[in-house]
Amino acid sequence: MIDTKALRQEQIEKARQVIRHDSFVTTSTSAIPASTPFTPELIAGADVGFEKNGTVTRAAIAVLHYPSLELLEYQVARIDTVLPYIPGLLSFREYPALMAAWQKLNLRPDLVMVDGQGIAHPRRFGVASHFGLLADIPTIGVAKSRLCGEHPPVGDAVGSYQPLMDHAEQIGVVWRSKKRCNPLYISIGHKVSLDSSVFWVEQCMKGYRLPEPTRWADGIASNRPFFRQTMQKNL
DNA sequence: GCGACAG
DNA sequence: ATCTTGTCGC
Repeated sequence: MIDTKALRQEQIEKARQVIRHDSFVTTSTSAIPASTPFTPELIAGADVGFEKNGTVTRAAIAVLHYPSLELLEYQVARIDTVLPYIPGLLSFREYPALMAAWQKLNLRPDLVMVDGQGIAHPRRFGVASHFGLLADIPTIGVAKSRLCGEHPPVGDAVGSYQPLMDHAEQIGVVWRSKKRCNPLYISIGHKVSLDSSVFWVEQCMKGYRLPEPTRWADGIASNRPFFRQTMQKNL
C-alpha cells in the first residue's frame, strides 16, 4: 500500500525549503534583486497527462522566447505511472515525468509555469513547488481549478482578481484571464514572489484562457492538430 | 460523521 | 487526467 502518511510528512518538510520571494539567478552573475527588474529570456510551460489507461505518465515542457512568446523547443517524456491520483499528493505522481522531460531539454529556461498549484496547497507543496525545488528553477503554479483556500467571486472583466485565502494566509491569486472563462489559480511555485507570478502570467497572455507557455505544453502533450502544424512550421 | 478534493 | 459530437451562448 501507499504510505500517504509519510508522503504528507515529506511535503511538510520540503515545503520549508521553498523560496517565496524573487530569486532569479543569471547563468553568470549573482542573485538578482527582488521585484521584477529582471526580465527572463526563456519562459517554459510544463504539463502532465496520462496514456494507456493511466499506466503511462507523459510530461511535456515547452520553451518559449520572451517577449516574442515563440516556441523554441519542446520535449516530451513518458514513464510508467508511479502513483494513482490522490488529492494533495498529485506532485508525487507527476514530478518524476516532469524531471525526465526537464533533463531532455537543451535550452535552460529562466522560469517555468507549471499546470497545477504551487503553495496553494494544504501543506504548501503543490506540484509547481515540488518541481521547482527539485529542479532548482524558478516556478509559478498556474491551476485551472481550486484545491484549497477560499476567495470572493471574481469580477467578470478580464484582469479582475481576488486573493486566495487559507484562513489568514494568502496562498495565491484567482485571476480572470479571459472573459466568460473560469479564472486561473496563480500561486508561488519556487523562487518567484506572488506579485511577480501574476505579472509574468499576464505578460504571457495571448488571448486564450491559459498563458502561452502552459498552453503550448498542453497542446503538445495532447497532440492536437493545430499545435502539430504550428510546431513543424517553426521547429 | 459529512463533504471537498490540483491533475 | 481521460473517454468524446454536437451544440448552446456570446
